[in-house]
Amino acid sequence: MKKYAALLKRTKLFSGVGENDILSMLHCLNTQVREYNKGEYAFRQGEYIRSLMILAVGRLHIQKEDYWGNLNILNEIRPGEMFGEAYIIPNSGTLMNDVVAIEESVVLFFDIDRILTVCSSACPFHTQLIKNLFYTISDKNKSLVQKISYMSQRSTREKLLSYLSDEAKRQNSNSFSIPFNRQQLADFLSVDRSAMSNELSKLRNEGMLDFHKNEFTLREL
Amino acid sequence: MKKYAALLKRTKLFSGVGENDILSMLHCLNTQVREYNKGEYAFRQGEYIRSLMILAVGRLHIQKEDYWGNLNILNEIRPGEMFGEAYIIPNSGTLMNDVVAIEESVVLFFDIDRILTVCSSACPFHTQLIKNLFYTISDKNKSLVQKISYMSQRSTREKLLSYLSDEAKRQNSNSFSIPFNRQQLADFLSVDRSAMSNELSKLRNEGMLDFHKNEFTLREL
DNA sequence: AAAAGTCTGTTGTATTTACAACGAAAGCAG
DNA sequence: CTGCTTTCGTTGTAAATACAACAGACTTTT
Repeated sequence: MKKYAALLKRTKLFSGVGENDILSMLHCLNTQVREYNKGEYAFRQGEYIRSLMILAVGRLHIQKEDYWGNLNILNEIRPGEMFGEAYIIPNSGTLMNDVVAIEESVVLFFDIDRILTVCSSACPFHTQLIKNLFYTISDKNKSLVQKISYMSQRSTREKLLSYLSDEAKRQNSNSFSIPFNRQQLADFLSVDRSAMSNELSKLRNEGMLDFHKNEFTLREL
Repeated sequence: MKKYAALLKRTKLFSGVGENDILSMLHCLNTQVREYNKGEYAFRQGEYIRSLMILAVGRLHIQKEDYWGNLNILNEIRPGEMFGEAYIIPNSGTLMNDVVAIEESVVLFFDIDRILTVCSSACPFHTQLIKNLFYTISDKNKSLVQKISYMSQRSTREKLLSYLSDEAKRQNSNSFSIPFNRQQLADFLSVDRSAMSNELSKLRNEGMLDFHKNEFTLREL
């Protein structure tokens, strides 16, 4: 378990907690370790989850098969990332997705009830952990809501403008850089890359914005 | 404050807590009450939020104006609903949206630090509150992720199939009813209603599914 | 420096979607 | 029952998108 303390120290969940304290908390949280071979399913649709998980080593895909058997990859989990935080509500249905190891992987399991129930005196960092958990989920929530606000725009143009508008606000400048290349931006907004490139060119021709690589500038009309 | 206890008892956040205990907790949480006139802004883009809010009376719109001034309504808040839970992360930027009262409204403010920091002994229901908060956000998270998984499908047909597929899974039957009428479903999936109706008819003609009003049945191929 | 590979913008075409309009069916009120 | 309103499916047309293909710019490798 000790070998994971350094990794955990850098995760959002254990942020602000020292390695020694993490070690004692791991015990308090009844932490389990499981390894998965490449291709192995960590969870299947329909299972109940009672833990919060952090991927220590490897890579996982959150994916879904529809009624007619079509596969759809929803998300890729990388080391240090937490997952399962949306599926531990009691009496509220089962996992809707499959979780598959696409590399040999190691997953840490934390008992959710031990996280949320403060043990009377043992863990001075328990309150910190709860705050971290809350902040992490809250932050994810915020990202999801924003993403939906872009995706719910009907046209590629509107999706681009709402995203770029928000980035300008967030970075507090009408000139800013984005953390995506074109393909990643297209995937993020759920549009076709070439159609998006085309639309960006139109917007530039119309004088609404300018860009070089990942640097964008919004113009007044 | 007493007059709000009955309302709060029915909210997700205070679920499982009796009215008398809610009253003592309201004090412990340093609850503030603010009223807004119709049309008044409760919050503006760029502000910092340090509280969790529950709407007691009225109706609010979460909305956004882009760089060029176009208005966009993201969400409508009704009495008993919590909001702001995604915007109270310390040091992580400001509010990206405006919150406007579209009717005369009353909002309750709860100090977020007092919720997350367990007061040594005073509140026996504090742990319950933390769990409720976690479950609420977690549940919202889950809904958001699912919605994104539908919206990220490229065509109306795929959006429909992924949503209906999930509902069949969730209700554990290939026959099920949905909580939307056609317009609401179209809004939820971010597609045009008439195009969606058209696509549903095609799917029925192709023998993939059947429907009468809000009752759907998925067919094997 | 040459070669191989990646990223981006552009174009043409087939497909899909948005929009407006309308009639039938269902639900509701007087 | 009658008239009014809402919901739903259908259709035609204009607009937008997906897809495939390709060329130039830029990177990385050899």
